Amino acid sequence: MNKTLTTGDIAKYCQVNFRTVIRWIDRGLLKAHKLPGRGDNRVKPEDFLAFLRTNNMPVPDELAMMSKRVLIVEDDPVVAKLIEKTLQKADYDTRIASSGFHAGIEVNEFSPSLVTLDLNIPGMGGLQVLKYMRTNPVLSHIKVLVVSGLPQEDLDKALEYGADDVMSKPVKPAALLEKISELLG
Amino acid sequence: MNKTLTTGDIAKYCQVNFRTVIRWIDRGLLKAHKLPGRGDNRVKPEDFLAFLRTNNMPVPDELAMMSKRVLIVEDDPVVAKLIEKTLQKADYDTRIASSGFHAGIEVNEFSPSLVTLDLNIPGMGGLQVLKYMRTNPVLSHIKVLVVSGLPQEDLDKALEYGADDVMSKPVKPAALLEKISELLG
DNA sequence: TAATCATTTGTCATGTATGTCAGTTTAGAC
DNA sequence: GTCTAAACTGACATACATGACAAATGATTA
Repeated sequence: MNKTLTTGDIAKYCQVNFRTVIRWIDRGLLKAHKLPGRGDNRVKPEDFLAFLRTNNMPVPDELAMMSKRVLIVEDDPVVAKLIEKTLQKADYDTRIASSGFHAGIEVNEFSPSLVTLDLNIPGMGGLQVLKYMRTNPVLSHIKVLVVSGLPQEDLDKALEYGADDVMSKPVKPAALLEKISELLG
Repeated sequence: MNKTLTTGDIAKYCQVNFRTVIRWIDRGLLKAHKLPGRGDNRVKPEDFLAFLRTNNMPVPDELAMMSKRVLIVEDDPVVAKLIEKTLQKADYDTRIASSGFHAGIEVNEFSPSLVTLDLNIPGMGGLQVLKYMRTNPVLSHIKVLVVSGLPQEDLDKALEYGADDVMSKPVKPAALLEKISELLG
């Protein structure tokens, strides 16, 4: 499913009238762009997925693969690889970002449904990333699991900033998987 | 990508039927010229970009380099606004990013052809942004103009890292515009 | 519980853009 | 020069947008 979606497609997925879909778009609830001729709306799959998630709507099977994407934001390549292996064994689609900037790129390009976030990425940017994700409506539906070696008070701060959950390093694979499936389920 | 585009190319980019593209051309919505034989349409990349922009349609990555968009990566809102005003007067399309993560998002979403980069941004050193942009083939075509108040040795370092040019703060609007048009021209 | 109001969604009819198919032609590659 | 993939056209079917109005939903109050 890499095709852009029409209002009709989305109407079928959501089992509503396509008129309603158009209204969602008009109201800015669902991101779309228009074709020049009649003004047909086209929706990118990732935007549709974001819409479904923000509204707690069921994700159709064709898009389910996209909802098992996890972005690993982690400075240390060893830890990153460890997390990646763990997740891939559990059939997750993963990508690694090693800096705040890289994370920004991947969040957009990869459209993960969950991000594991190290607070220690270069420039003390972990909290910045979290803060931005929580204030940007386009990204606010993405679950954030903070994974950090910092003391408890920093983890608490992360929770204040809007992290969905926190884990302290070193992480145990089983516990990590459990937490992630809990957050995504 | 300096090649003229066929209707098929554009159909793929816009994810519509090529028949529709031909109709856009016939209706004068999209500028094109015809080949003598069968009347094949050829579209110049800049005309296609203009078409996409006037219709608020997403710009494919491959064409991002042709646009007149500038992303201002700058921590200080006063400086950012100053740069933005200067560029907008010169008819550039601009956006501001205030952190490394934010910059990553905007680089993807906005598809700028040039980035003005402050080295002092939070969340990630400007140099790391630069480094990443220069090692990622998808982003390497984007021009980077470093604008910083740091001493000359840091600017030299930025050039080593692959900045297309550097300017020290405070920047004079005229000089900034000249440099940017030089880089994009 | 029932009545009210505000908001959202569904329905219908109409005009129009887009998709599809078949058949033809040519541009580009070898 | 030959061949194939891709572009053009025309006709037709499909699907989308719009506006107006009806129906459903949900919250509030009596």
